[in-house]
Amino acid sequence: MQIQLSEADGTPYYLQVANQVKFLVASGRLEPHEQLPSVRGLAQQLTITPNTVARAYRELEAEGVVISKRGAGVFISNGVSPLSNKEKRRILNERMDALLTESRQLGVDEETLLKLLRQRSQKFDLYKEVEK
Amino acid sequence: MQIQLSEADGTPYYLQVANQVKFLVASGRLEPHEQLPSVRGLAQQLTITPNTVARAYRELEAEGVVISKRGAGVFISNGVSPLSNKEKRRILNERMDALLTESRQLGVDEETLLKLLRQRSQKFDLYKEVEK
Amino acid sequence: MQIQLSEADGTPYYLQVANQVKFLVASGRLEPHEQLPSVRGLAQQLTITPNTVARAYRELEAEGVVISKRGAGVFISNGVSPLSNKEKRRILNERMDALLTESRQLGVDEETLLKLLRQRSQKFDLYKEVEK
Amino acid sequence: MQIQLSEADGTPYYLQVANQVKFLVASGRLEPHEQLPSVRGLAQQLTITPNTVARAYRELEAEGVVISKRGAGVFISNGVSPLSNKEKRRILNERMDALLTESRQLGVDEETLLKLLRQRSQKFDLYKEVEK
DNA sequence: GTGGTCTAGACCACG
DNA sequence: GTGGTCTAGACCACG
Repeated sequence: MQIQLSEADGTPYYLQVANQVKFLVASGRLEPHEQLPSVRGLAQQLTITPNTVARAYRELEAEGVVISKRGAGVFISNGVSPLSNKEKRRILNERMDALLTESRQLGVDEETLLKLLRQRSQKFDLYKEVEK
Repeated sequence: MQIQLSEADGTPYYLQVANQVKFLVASGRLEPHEQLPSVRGLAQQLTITPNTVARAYRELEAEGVVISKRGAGVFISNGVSPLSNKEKRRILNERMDALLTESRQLGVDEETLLKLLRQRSQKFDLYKEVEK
Repeated sequence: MQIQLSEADGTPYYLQVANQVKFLVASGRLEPHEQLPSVRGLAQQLTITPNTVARAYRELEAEGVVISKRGAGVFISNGVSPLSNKEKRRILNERMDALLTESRQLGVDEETLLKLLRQRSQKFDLYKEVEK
Repeated sequence: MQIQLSEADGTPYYLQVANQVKFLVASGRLEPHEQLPSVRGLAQQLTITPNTVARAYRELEAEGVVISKRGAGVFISNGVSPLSNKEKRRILNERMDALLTESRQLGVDEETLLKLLRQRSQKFDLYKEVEK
């Protein structure tokens, strides 16, 4: 599993791992029922402590992204998000407001932002194609 | 000034204040040269310590959103970001990735997302119109 | 780490610390990836409160001089300034005007000043060589 | 007398006034024995309170730049700096270190810095010529 | 053990 | 009256 840790950005390692797993699921590189690397294996690969990986997996399980089967391993769960539509909209609105606020603050106008977003979105898809 | 603090929300108070001020500026409800509430005043209103408000204002000043005049108060600046284009792009990419990841995970496709974002962007300016 | 605090000097402690760290970095005595003393350790050494050291480190992080890893410590970064060229020029002009004003007032002509500056600049790197 | 106040830069008004008077003296636009505008006059011109101008003049007198003659006004003093050579060198070294540190931090190499400084220095002279 | 946040409260600098 | 700095000390987050 391809995970890149960045020391620079403020997010803690366990969140970086969790986020990137979510990212991989979202872009189709990890599919339902697929098994994740073991806690120890991933820890060794990333040269961080197993505690940190375990915490990331715990986080993911709490969000319903993975299912941990005792003695068997950790697996991507079915793509069914357990969130209500209202909750989904709330989350998206929050992110969109953050993005819009940031972009105005940085002096980037709406059209440019949408263009950038479209490009960025295509990069996401490219990863997916390349992998297959 | 309308600021809502949430204890549950993981983000620290000083960032909640800073983020909400940035939102108010981006949406046009706070305009250049406008004076913010005094450190002590806002602290009392939010029932937090003046130190925390001061830190939020300091944060905003570092980002070029406000300028603080000792003895006079804190004011919205004309807001040209002091960051390099590279840094701006880095920040925007971060936010865009977060949005794209979340939206895919929530089952919202790209076209829908762009449409939602366009709508949300127009609402930003509506606030401004309505208040006048 | 050698840091000298002066009570007389008008500049606040947190800036004195930040400035001296920047000097140590610029003169090559602190190198990228090197770890700084812990917040508590340096605070004890300087007999000031940890809060003040933390503020100095925060300041340095905002300027891109160090990066702080929670739970691990604070480290010298590879140091690319996140500021725009315009902002860089503004800062340098400010410093240059201060230097030019002072030097004229002290009766030092331009050529002498440039010579002194060239010498001083070479001393900067000497520190580095000597220590190795 | 031409004085520009900037709200943006952190320096307090009284220091901006004092510094710019020093600047004017250093560049030859104000000459020994010349009379400065009255406290009230300058305050009105700059739309700040007379208190602030008075404080700037007090500062300048303490530094030996001006002499206040009771009932007559405030005058530029003879260019004789009351500082010892050692003290002069200390001040210049401090400024030069600050400039060198800042410029390295911003990724500007020595040759570029010296070139910029030479340019900046010529601008100083231009002001002087134009005025005469 | 490392840094991050927040409080309560004092004192200073500026206008 | 405005913001800025600092202390002493508590509690939390991360690894």
